[in-house]
Amino acid sequence: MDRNALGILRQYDLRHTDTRENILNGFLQKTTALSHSDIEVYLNDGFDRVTIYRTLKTFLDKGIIHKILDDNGGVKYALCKDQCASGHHHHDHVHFKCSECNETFCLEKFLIPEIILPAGYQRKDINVLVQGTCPKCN
Amino acid sequence: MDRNALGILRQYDLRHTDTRENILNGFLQKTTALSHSDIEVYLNDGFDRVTIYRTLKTFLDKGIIHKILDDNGGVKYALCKDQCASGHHHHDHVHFKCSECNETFCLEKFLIPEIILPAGYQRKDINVLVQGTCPKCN
DNA sequence: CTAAATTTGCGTTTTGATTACAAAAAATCT
DNA sequence: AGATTTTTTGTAATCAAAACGCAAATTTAG
Repeated sequence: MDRNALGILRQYDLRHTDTRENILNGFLQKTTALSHSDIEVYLNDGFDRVTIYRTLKTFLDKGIIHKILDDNGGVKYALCKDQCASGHHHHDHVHFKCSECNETFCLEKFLIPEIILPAGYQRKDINVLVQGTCPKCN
Repeated sequence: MDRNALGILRQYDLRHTDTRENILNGFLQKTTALSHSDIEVYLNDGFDRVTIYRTLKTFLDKGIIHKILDDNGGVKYALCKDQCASGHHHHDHVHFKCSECNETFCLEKFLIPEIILPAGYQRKDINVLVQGTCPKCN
């Protein structure tokens, strides 16, 4: 099962629009996480900023993409695997940001080990960002 | 050894100014991580935004405080323990953000377990944010 | 093709962050 | 203490990022 933009839109019950198709194609092509401005660049100013905001929000809400924290007070996004749906995210994998090339990767195969919390703390979601240098940069 | 603002400033070789003393006292009093705007509120508009930015940057550089990532594309700050110094940070503990009260806590006693990375990835820093509900909110 | 619902684009506004520069304050020295 | 040097601060201006309302355009369904 390879994934394509139209299939994803249909799967998640979203209307088929140019913006959505293009942004999804961006995520499908790039192997790294994308920030809002990465997407703007990718789309070559063909679409409005606001539309991109709204599209990302829609994708987030539906569980098509997930947030990846950034160290300089920003957020990046990457596609979720199929187990994700609205509200139910299962992407407990490690994220890696290279401090040389500033790219962020989803290390899908590398799961977050169990993290023990003090009594009374209810875990809902977890985000792990490792920073360092990626294979290309060292 | 209890810590006070003046002692910290002396320890880190920083001049003693009103802004720094007040901001440090804020960190010492609050048990939660503070954002830039939290600090603005705490200081009751007594100091300029720009000064706060600069003070936080100074503290970060010296290793007095450390960054805590936030899920909505922001950053919060909290005091480092004594092992930290310029460049050498040792705060591999878990951070917890409550989705009810939106407070972020340093769980100093709860260390991040070892995280395995694919070959070629060099780890330098790590940040773990667990989200859920804190003891007060459930 | 038409109508209803959703999505998009634009203008406006708000907020956050950075810079340059002059004024003020802190530490040092006599 | 007073003067000097260095650091820090406040102001104003600039710039970018994000949010909102509304009208126009597009998609889907009938």
